[in-house]
Amino acid sequence: MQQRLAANRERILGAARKLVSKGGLREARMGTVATEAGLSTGALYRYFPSKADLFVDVLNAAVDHEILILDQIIEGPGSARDRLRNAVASFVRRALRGPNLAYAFIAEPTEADVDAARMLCRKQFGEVFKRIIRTGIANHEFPEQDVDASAACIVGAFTEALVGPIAPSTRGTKNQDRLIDAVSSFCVAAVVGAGTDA
Amino acid sequence: MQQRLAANRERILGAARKLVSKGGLREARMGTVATEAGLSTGALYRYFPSKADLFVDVLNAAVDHEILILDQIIEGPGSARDRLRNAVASFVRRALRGPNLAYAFIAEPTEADVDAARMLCRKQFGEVFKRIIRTGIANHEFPEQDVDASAACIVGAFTEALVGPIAPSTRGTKNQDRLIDAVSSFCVAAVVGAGTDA
DNA sequence: CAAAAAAGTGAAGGCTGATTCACTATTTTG
DNA sequence: CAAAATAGTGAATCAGCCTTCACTTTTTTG
Repeated sequence: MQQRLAANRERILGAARKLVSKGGLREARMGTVATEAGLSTGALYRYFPSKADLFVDVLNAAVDHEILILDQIIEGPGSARDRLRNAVASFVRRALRGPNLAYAFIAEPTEADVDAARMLCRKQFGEVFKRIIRTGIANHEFPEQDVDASAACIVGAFTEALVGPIAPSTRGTKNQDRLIDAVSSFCVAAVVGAGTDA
Repeated sequence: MQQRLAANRERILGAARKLVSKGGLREARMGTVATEAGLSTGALYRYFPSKADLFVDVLNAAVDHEILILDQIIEGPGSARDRLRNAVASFVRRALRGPNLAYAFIAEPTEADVDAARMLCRKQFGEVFKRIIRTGIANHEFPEQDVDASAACIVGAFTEALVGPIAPSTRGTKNQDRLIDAVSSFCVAAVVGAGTDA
C-alpha cells in the first residue's frame, strides 16, 4: 500500500513534468496535473503542500540529472577545451532531443517561489562551467579571465540559442547538429580567446 | 487641452516605466501605475485598451531607443571586430548604469501578450548583431559561421551576465568596468574564433 | 466484521488583480 | 450660461486559479 502512495507521487510528478515540457510552466495548472495523473485536485495536496513545492521538485529533479551528466564530462578525461566543448554540446543536444524540460524550465519564470529555485539552478549550471574554466586557466589552456562572467555568458549563450526566438529552425537532424556545433564552437572560442584584447 | 491629454499619456507611460525599472513587470499593477501617474485606474483605460498594450508600448519605446544606439555603432567606422566589441560594451554599460528598463524587460516574461513583444525585441537585437557578424565575415575578419546561432549566443550571453543570478556583484564602478570588459571580450573572442574547430 | 484511520473527491471559498461602469467633474460649444 | 460632450473616479464586477474542507470510499486494525 506504500506502493500505491509512492506510485501516486510519481504519477503526479510525471504528470507535472509532462505538462511543463509542453506548454511550459505558464500553462501548468494544478487541476490539469491532477487530471493527467488520474487524481482529484484535492489529492495533490496530500502529496505536495503547494503548487510551488510540486514544481520546485520537478525542476530540481530534472536539473540534478542534467548537472550529473555535465559533471561527469567536466571531471572526465581530455583537455579542458574538449571537455568544455563536450559539456556544452551535450547539454544542447539533450535539450534539442527531449521535450524541453529543464530547458523550458530554466528559461521561463512564473511565480516568485518557483523562480527562486530556477535562479538557483542556473547558478548550479554556472558553477559547473566555472570549474572547467578554472581548470583550463590553471593548465594554461585558457587565458586569465573573469570566470564568473564567462560562466554566466556560456549559460546565457546556450539558453538563448535554444529557447530564444532568434534561434534558427531546429527541425531536422541536420540543423540540430549544426546548431550544436555552432553553439559549442562559440563558447569554446570565447573562453579560449577571452581576455585576448581586454 | 490636447496638451493635458498628451501630458497624461506621457505621465502614464512614465509611471509604468518607473515601476518596471524597479520591481520588474511582475510587480507592475495597473492600480499602482494609476496612483503613480496621479490618476484613477479607470482613467488608464481611456489611454490604453489594456495592461498589455500599455506595457508593450513602454517596452517598444525603450528598445527602439537602444536599437538606435546599437545601430549607430554597428554602422559606424572601424573594424567589424571593434564595432562588435563597442556594441556589446555599450549595451552592457548602459544597462548597468540606468535603472534596468529594457534590461529588466528583455529578461523577464509575464503575460503572454507582453511576452510576444519581448521576443520580438530580442529578435531585433539579434538582427543588429547578425549584421555586424556578416560584415566581418565578408571582410575576412571573422571566419565563416552560423550567423543566426552566433547572434543568439551574443544576446543570450550579455543578457545572462547582466541580469542572471550568476552575475558577479555589480556594485562599484570598478566591478562594472570589469564586467563590461569581460562580457565584450567574451563575445568578440567567440565570434573571432568561432568555427575554428567546428 | 465493525470501528478507526487514511486516502480521495470536487464543489465551494478565497485571493489577486485586471477591467468595467454608473456617476461626478470638467471642458467645450451654440 | 445651459446643454452636450468629454475626462476622470473608484467601488463593484469578473476571471483565473490555487487551496480548503465536508464528505465518501478504501484500507487497516483489534
